Amino acid sequence: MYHEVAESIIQAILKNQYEDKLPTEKELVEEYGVSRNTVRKALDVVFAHGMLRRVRGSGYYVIKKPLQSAKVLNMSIGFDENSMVSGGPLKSKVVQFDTIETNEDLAARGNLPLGTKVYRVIRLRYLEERLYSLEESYFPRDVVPYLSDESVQNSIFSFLRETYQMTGDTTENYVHVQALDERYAELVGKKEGDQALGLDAINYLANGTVFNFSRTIFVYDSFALYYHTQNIDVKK
Amino acid sequence: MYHEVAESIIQAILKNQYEDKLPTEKELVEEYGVSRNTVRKALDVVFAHGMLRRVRGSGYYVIKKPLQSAKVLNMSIGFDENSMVSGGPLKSKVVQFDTIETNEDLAARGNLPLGTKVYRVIRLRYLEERLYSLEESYFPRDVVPYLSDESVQNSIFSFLRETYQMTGDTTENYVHVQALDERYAELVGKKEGDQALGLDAINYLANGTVFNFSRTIFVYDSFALYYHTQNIDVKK
DNA sequence: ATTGATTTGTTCGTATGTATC
DNA sequence: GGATACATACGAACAAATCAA
Repeated sequence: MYHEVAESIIQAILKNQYEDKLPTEKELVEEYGVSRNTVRKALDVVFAHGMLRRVRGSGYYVIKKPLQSAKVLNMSIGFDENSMVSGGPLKSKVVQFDTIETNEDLAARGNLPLGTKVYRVIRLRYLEERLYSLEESYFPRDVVPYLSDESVQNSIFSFLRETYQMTGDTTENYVHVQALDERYAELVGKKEGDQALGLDAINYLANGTVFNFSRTIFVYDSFALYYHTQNIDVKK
Repeated sequence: MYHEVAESIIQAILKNQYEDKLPTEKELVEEYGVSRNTVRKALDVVFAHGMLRRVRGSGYYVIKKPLQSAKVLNMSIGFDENSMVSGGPLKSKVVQFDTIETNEDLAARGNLPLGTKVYRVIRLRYLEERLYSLEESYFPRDVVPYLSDESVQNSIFSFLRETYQMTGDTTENYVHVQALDERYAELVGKKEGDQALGLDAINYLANGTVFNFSRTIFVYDSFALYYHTQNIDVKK
């Protein structure tokens, strides 16, 4: 239930229904008809999305900054939600779609055994007709038995959710600077050896199995990944 | 109290006291003599550090991966804790230490008004005698009235904590690819125009004021920032 | 394959502490 | 100092997934 409350609060924030300050916990308790614990759990979620500042004795305040630009991708929210970038959904142009076995590099990147059979999907992704990223993603075939052509053209994650009730639980993300090889440079219209922001992600189901891993190369100039951390102060 | 429990569990994990699986919540309740809710809150913290996988009906499992390498910086833990990179504390060589007023660029990067007086500290940072990063950090003087020469040589955050009881609460992080200008290229021994991984961070106190912002340029080859996200599934 | 025990997930109520206003 | 608002902690109950007999 706290999920629904969290989603509702997030939507309210996105619609600018709160100027700057959220209602108090007490008011939210009344509005949603749940206990204070549940409201707080929901606010934890919103907070983790990097959308709130919480001040003891005062209240909750909206952080507006990182949401405005197509050039900033908020990584504090789930991978799935990021398929909706601000500015609309991404369109895909499939470059490659086949099945291969993991070599050493892919096995390491996917935290999988060597020689695992995986779907490979390479796509150029566009935001408002403009090239946004080059995405190379893999799905172990013993976990994902089938991917339709149609899903690969659109949202693979939606397909997995609707077909297999398969939803990601946790993601490990590695951000690095990626030098483009000849093939990728040509695909994104840059020179071989040029460097871009790269994001390697491993997606796990709730039971801990890998159902997807990917490498995304962002080609926008002055593009940034945003995330929000809380400094949990452990020391006395 | 859940902070102490969390810290204790984290230390136990780092010392490899659990093979792969943590004790059950019930056992932790007995071990620490606190309620189950408190144990769960502590486990939330450890989980947010990217150190755990949790499986309903089964238990908590240790994620070992991202911790081993000096080439991976775990951003899921607080900024402060990251001053202790695996491999030991960073040593600093101060390049510049003065007071300036924010220009347009700095004001934006620090989420501050134009013309704010700030301490500026530029340092080369070394891990085991090897250049690790170039860090450019700023402290608004109306928030941080004084920084000692000595603290700038060592840990500024420790100085602020001990002198002013000033501890960071939340951090906004922006990761991007940074082209090196002539000065910085020379400092880190690369060519002008070379690109590196850049991290812009804004640190807030609990009451929401900015006490620090910084830009860190990482110069290790194949260096990566790691972070861990939970895909909170909001849709039905 | 079913059942029952174990283990984590969610929700509620209540009480007390601490920072802000 | 008093009222307000968020932070922490305990106890209890039931749900849902897993695991083992």
